[in-house]
Amino acid sequence: MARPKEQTERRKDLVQAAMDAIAVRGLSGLRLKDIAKEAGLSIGSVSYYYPEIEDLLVEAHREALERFYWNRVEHVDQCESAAEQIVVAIQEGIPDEPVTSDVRTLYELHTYAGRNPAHASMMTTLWDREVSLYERVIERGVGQGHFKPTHDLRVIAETAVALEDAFNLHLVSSNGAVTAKLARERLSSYLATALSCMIATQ
Amino acid sequence: MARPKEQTERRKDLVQAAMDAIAVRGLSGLRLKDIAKEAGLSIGSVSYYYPEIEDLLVEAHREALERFYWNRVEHVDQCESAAEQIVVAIQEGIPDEPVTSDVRTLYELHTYAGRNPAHASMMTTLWDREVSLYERVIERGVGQGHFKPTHDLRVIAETAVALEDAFNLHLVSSNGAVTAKLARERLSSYLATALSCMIATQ
DNA sequence: CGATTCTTTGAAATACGTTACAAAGAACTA
DNA sequence: TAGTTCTTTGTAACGTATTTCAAAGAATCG
Repeated sequence: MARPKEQTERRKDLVQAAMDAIAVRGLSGLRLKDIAKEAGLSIGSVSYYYPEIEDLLVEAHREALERFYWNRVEHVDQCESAAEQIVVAIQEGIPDEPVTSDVRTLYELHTYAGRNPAHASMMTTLWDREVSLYERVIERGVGQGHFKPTHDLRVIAETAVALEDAFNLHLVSSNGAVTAKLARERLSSYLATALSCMIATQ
Repeated sequence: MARPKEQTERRKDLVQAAMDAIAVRGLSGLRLKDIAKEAGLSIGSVSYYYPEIEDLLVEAHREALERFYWNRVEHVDQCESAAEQIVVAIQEGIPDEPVTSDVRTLYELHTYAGRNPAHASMMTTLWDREVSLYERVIERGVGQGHFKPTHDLRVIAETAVALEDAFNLHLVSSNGAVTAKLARERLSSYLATALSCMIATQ
């Protein structure tokens, strides 16, 4: 026995570096060099841990997905009433800074998913989870008497997630006609109508 | 005077070839070779007409945008009643085959827009036009007595366009939980509620 | 310290993509 | 047909990214 392995640790660093590099350069401009620089390592070290860059991209996708989703769950769960939960869900779903590597990484990889089953499957996973999250909040709100849904819960949840995705896409893509504030207003407005309730916008 | 120039013609071919190549390979995998092959020309010829590939990408984006938009306008304008128009708008907005180079090209370039002002500006243009298209149809429907909007027209139009964009993104990205049919149902369902009317789904 | 194993690096070899360009080919006119 | 201009191609030169790997460095244990 001799020097202990710390590959898990290093791989984590590299995944973060890859996320940052993807967020900054995009998939089309991504180079091993960029990932190495972000991680403060040489190109050789990147190859040592990830001989196949594709594996690193999959990990980066997974990490972005998990972080984005669990961050929302955590914040939502801190609220008692569903009325507050939905406000938080909206706020976290369309953050002010999609510049954040998480969201940018997610959207870079989404388009890529069309040509890559591993990424497509992660996209599906995120969709399912987010729809479930909204469904849970809505169900709770119904139980608490806050919401009076005008449609099937799943339909409302799917529509809400779709709206989030569209607006985040436009924000990440620098559509000059869309701001995070406008996006959250539209989503809030939709949910207020679909749930027959008032939803504060911020 | 001697052999006449036919550069306009050839450039058109190349734009189409670029659209196809982008749709098939994506931006990250795009190579001069692929565009040349699609166009049935050599790499040298591609460079002859477009010394800067970026110019070709801009043209491809513009062409995809124009085609997608005017195709919708044309089909929508063929209907008399706004009730029919909105059904057509939905059908054309979320086509069964986003495989079509137009839509795929658009979504490939959207993410790219975040890092490129020329593409960002085209994205904004498309957004504005599509919102206006929905607004016009809705206004007409109000005039004809078909629609009784529950919100500001612009809000409804923006929400509808956002829903289209999200679902097209998921379709292009092979999200296994989303089909074109489901997407159109969600959009129809939203509009039916927002406009207090019945909307046929297909 | 010496032995062992893991880690990091930089450089060489390799692979791939783009640019530049000379030469051949094609279309047209006189 | 000869002359002119536009078009196409193939290749050589170049630049850049990835892969491979030997060697040096670091951490641990006995």
